[in-house]
Amino acid sequence: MNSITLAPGLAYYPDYLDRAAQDALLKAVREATRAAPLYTPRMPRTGKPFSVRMTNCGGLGWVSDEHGYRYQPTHPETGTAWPDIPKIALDAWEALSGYPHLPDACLINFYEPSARMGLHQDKDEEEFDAPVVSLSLGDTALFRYGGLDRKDPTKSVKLRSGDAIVFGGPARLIHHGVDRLFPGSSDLLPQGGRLNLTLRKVKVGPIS
DNA sequence: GAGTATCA
DNA sequence: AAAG
Repeated sequence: MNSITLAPGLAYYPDYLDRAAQDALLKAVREATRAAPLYTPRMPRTGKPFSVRMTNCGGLGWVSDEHGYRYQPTHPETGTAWPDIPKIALDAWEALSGYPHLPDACLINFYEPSARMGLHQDKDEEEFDAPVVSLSLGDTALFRYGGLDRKDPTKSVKLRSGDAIVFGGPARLIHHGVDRLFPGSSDLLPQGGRLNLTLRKVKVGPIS
C-alpha cells in the first residue's frame, strides 16, 4: 500500500479506501448519524459554536461544550449510547495503527463547505501510545500540520476522499487543522461537504 | 494564501 | 488551557 511520510510519525495514505469502500463507509456513517445525530459542539467557557458538526461512535465520544472538552459514553443531546464503530473503520485501524487493541472512540466530523478547524492537538485521551487514524470522505480539504509547539512551522497537504492519515509516535500530539474545503471536488456526498472519521484509543489497555 | 498573535 |  502506498504511504508517504509527511513528518516523523505522520503517515499519509493517498486513496487508502477505493470508491466501493468509500460508499460502504458512507452508508455506515449514515446509519450511525441516524442513531446519533450530528450536533454543534461549542467552545468551553464562551459557548461559541464550532463550524464543524460532530457525532461519535464507539464506547466513548469526544464532546465539547461550555464545561470543556471530554470523552463520554453518551450523546450530549439525546443521552443515548454511541453506535458501534463501522467495520470498515475498524479494518482501517487494524491495518494502519500498529496498535494491539481495538479503538474505543471514533469521532465523526462533518464539514460544510465553509467549515474550518483551527490548529489544535488531540490530547484528551489517556493513551498516547496509540495513534490517531483519520479517514476522509467527500470534498477535498486543505489540511495543515505543524509540530508539538503551536508556533512550530506548518505545512499543508490536500486530503481527498478515501485518503487516510495516521498520527503516531513523535507525531501523536502534533498540531493540525483544516484551513478550507474545495467545494464540488468530490461527488461522494450528494449534498457536498466532507466527513472525517478519527479513530482513537482513549483508555489504556483492552476494551472492557 | 500562508503564517502569526491575542483573547478567553 | 481549549478544536473558537
